[in-house]
Amino acid sequence: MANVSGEMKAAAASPSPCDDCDIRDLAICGTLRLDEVRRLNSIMTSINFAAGDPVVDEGEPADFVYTLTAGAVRLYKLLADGRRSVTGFLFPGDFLGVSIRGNYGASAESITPVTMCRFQRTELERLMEEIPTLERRMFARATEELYLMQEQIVLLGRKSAAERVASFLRGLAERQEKRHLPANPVIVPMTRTDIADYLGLTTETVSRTITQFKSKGLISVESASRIRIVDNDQLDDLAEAV
Amino acid sequence: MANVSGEMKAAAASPSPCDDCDIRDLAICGTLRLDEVRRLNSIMTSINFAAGDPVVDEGEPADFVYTLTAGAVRLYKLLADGRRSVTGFLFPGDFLGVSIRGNYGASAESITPVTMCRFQRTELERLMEEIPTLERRMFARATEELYLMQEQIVLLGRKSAAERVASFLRGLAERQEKRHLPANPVIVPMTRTDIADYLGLTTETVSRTITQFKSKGLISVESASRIRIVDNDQLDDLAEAV
DNA sequence: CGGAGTTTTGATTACGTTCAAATCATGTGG
DNA sequence: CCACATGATTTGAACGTAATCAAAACTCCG
Repeated sequence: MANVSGEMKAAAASPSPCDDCDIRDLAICGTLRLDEVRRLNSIMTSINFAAGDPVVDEGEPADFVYTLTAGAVRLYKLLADGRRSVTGFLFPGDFLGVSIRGNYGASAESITPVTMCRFQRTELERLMEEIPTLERRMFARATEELYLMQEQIVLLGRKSAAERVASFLRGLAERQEKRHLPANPVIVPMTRTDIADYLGLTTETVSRTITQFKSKGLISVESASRIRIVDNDQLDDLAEAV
Repeated sequence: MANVSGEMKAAAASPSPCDDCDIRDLAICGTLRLDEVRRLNSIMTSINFAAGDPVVDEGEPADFVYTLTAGAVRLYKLLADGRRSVTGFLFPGDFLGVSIRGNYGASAESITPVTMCRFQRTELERLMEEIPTLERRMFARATEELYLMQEQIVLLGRKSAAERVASFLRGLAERQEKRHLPANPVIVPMTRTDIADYLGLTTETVSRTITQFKSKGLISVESASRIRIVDNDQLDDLAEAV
């Protein structure tokens, strides 16, 4: 269950309701002035989720914007008959709920225990009007997201199962490096079914492909959630990096 | 070949270099003041393309931002071995080249004869800083685009061939209505191969699926590029509208 | 008309899915 | 601390959807 810490502290006299997350780590804060960071901080609230908790539901009014500070989250959409499409995974530093449309575009669930910082949308928007740098950074984030989605469209539209899994592993490694973590081993917090729903495949095909990579010596599977990339070049070739 | 009309007129004394396109039709101009519209107009240039012309190349420096005023454009990305993924189609009112990243994320080619308005990116960005409403509208556009891309990810990841083609036809009809045109017949300016590369299928499968819809009485094919939706409800069911 | 490109149709193949079951982790209670 | 239960992962066999290969029919311009 979600445990909201900030709201209680806000009721107390604390001027800074978000102690659990260091705001200076957030990607949006890059070039903000100290007073601007303080104002952003003042509208933040920290929330914890246990593994598997729902965070937001597709279609609900998007009253809050979140940034992930610890853990991993899956985004997904469901078809009427229950088929699921995982549209993305969030790691620390990523945003959730940024859109001008009034409703969340996808549901979100925690994969691991998760800590997030939450902003009331209306307050964040007011702050964005006052701090143009902030708005520009959010815009930059949105276009970065557009780029990644285009890559995913190419993957889903034209890549083979092996190419999809290779691209996926390479992508996880890249994101680890961006977060200043070692690229190896790749930490895979999501299930094979999550991966399958993300890559447009079945659990079985994902599993078989990973086994195949293992026997070809491209990777070594230390555990289901720890995969070491052994032959980076060959994996990159498979991923069809353009 | 691209025919640039505005630049020549700019050399002449004309204060408004973009005569071919009425700027008030552009989606971004909704709530701008008259003087703001004038300033936007002053940095615009009109360009014409013949059918099949390249407009921008993936990876090139994104020096210009375009809006389409007449015709249709396809966006695509290529894999190293030549496989193509069409990431979207543009119709009048749509933008091309909006991103903070320095380079175009996809190539663009005209499908029909096309008229576009072109902005120097640096000038548009300067104007965006001066006119916050403009920036907010561009941001809204970007988030709208994100929503559509998520829909496409669901389509490519989890829908059958028939569902994809049904969704595609429904989408074209919707966009016609948004442009205040009749929803029927659906005008299909792109080739079957374009559609296939957009839906992650082959030309043959697209063609067979359309034939199948025709024989089921869902549509009637007036010509390859004019399709009338006969049984809207059944087509919507197939499209798995959520 | 003529002819190139596009679309449609047909036959076969292949990749990934589906259905089924065994094995492996993970965490819980005795 | 181990036995057990539950869910995740892996492996196996058969199947089906869409791809591939091939060719005919149709469009649409010149």
